[in-house]
Amino acid sequence: MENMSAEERLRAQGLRVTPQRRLVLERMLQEAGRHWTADELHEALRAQLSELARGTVYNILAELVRVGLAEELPAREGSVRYGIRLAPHHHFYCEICRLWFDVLPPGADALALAAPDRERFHVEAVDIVFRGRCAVCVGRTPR
Amino acid sequence: MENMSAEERLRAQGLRVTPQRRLVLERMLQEAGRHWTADELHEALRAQLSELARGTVYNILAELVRVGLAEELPAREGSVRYGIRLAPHHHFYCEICRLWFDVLPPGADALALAAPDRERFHVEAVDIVFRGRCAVCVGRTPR
DNA sequence: CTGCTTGCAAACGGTTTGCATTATT
DNA sequence: AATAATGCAAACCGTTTGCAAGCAG
Repeated sequence: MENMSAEERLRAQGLRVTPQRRLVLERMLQEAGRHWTADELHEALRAQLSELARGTVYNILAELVRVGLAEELPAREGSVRYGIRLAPHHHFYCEICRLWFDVLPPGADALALAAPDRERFHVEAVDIVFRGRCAVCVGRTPR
Repeated sequence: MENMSAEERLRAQGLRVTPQRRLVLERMLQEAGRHWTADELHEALRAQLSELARGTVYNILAELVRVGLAEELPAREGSVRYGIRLAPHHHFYCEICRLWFDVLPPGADALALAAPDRERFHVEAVDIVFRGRCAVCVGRTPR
């Protein structure tokens, strides 16, 4: 489960296995916890597969999100960032260096239950983003 | 505090008071809880001030966010949405009708304290987005 | 074989930028 | 008078789209 290969993950979701898809997913698994823009991934992978179209990376990422293998970060700052989705988690965003980190705050699960106003809202998921400064950037000032 | 005028709010933040800024802020106060794209606001306000440039609305919204009078919604779906920022709150996003709602889940405050890993992360704010179906859309299927 | 995927390049659309003009303080 | 904000239009750039060619199943 944890150690399924890229190929297995694709098949498990009923996706055709192409070299491009395998490559994207493999890299995201290798660097799990890193959050990529489509272009960063494209650049990084062209070294391994010179004929990799930028549009294809966009395509693949959208597909991976659709089937739940990847996630889009819930924030907007120029371009969308994608991360691999292994276990449920939340995010910390450093406002200085603009890096994203996966976190698992204790008590987050409880929150999903303590959801707001069940009459009006049928909650299916909860995204939490903590914002602030990472260890490296504590002490620095914004922008 | 709660009932400050648009003009007072602008001055309180050290912003010059222009007809355009007053208009934008007034409308956002009138319809507090609504979440606008820059274009929606531009369209809605051109009726009152025919000479209102689209770029100016973008400008003003960025400025309002900078000083904390407005907020950008932490999600990406085509164009950015902005809401007035009165009291701290969180959001519910209906994935069917794509409307945003302000919510105040009980227990959310506690979460800010139960923040993750104080060694690595200096948390300054917490954004929570609940996702699911609003009352109107319960029963409908996505897309 | 069939239909999904890819590569390529052009189109798209929300947002930003540059600059002359105008308004606020 | 000094400075900041506006209007306008062009530029920008991340993303999407259309279509012919290529593969996976």
